[in-house]
Amino acid sequence: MQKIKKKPITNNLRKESLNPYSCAACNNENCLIKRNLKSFSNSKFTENKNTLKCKKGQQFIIEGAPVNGLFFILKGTVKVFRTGINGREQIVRFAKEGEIIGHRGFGTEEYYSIGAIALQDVVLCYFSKDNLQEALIENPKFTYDMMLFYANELNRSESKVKSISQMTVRERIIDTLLYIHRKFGDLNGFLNLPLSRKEYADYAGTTEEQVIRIFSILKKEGLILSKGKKIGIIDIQTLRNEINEHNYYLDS
DNA sequence: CCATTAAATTCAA
DNA sequence: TTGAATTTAATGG
Repeated sequence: MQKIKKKPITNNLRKESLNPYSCAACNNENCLIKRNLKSFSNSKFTENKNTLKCKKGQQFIIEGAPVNGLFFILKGTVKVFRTGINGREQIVRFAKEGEIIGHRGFGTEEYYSIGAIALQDVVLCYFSKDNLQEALIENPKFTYDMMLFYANELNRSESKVKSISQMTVRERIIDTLLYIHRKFGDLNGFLNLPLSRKEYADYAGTTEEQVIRIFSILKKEGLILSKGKKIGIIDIQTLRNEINEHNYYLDS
């Protein structure tokens, strides 16, 4: 069965002079810039951004490249990874609309230690270092929001270290499923982010075969279901319990 | 880890 | 819309 999606494309472009990718036209309410839009005294900051489009599978940050600014996702999803010891890809996080990419290298680091690839067709907003610095210095609310974001990311990254080093493969895979569910939600009973088994593996720190094996066990246990690339969670509570049980020990 | 088969997705006509 | 071509999933050695 094919889904036919009708999209009204050109209904709210009043003037061609209005950039469809401008911050004013954007409706990512979770974007830090959009949320603080009214508190920027001059519009130079947002006018000076660049937008660029990436096709699915295209890499827009390469490891080792110099950092010149910061990316915000206007549309689409992205995976952020780091190349591990034997060339194995370690996915650091998945990011969606409104999120920031490349922030770790901002300010102090000169070169990216991560790479980023578009999981779908993506539109990115790019702010140069200088432009952003000016906005941060003059707008404390914006800076405060950025700080909260950094703190949050740090927290998440610390708990990921814990999970990679102390959880079993099965738990890490369940944890990954719950993370995707938490972040991207589900659509018609399936996780709203199509990922290959290899990508699950790269995030959970295991191999594709392990993921496939665990998935079919979980399927037999009636906890999840899968249809091709699409994964659906049936019994989220049991899955959560399995993780929480362990966190009790880990947290102490 | 690799090879084989089954299944799903993409592509182009 | 269809099926051929390509990619991805699943299983067993």
